[in-house]
Amino acid sequence: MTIQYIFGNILKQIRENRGISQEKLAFDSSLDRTYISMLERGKRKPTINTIFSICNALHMKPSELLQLVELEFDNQPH
Amino acid sequence: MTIQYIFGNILKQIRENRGISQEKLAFDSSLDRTYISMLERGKRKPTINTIFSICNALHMKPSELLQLVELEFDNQPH
DNA sequence: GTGTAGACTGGCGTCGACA
DNA sequence: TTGTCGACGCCAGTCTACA
Repeated sequence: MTIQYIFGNILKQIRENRGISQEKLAFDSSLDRTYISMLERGKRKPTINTIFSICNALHMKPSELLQLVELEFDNQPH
Repeated sequence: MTIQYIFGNILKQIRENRGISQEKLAFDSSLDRTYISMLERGKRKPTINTIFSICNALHMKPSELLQLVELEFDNQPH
């Protein structure tokens, strides 16, 4: 269970809760749709700038998003 | 005033408050010393994994670090 | 202890296309 | 609407070395 996998799951969850498409999220965050797809499937590790862009598009704070990630990450068996 | 520049300043601040060297931080976070140097000077944008590694070495939560960054970022004139 | 330089590998992030 | 593929440019991150 890697960090980017957890990040992707949470991102997908939040996006679907917002009821918006990958396409719209990509447009609002000035990123590529295929890249959003890869992120949600844990295939890519976003940089801090990418995290800020996505959070800006989702109207949430980067710290809030990372808190969700770290909560699930610390909850992993290891 | 870019995100990575603010991130670097805060990282340097925290590290110096801890009283540890770039060398020790690099070792504890399994990163290269020259890369820590570049990060602190805003020359590089860390990935989410790198952020987690550094925060782990600093005994702080990634969300806490990002909160400091976003507070200063939102405080910028634009 | 830190900044910087150069060279390098791998991966971030883009783009067009098709199922 | 999303996943994936291939190709691509550029930068994340490493390493050696020197001031």
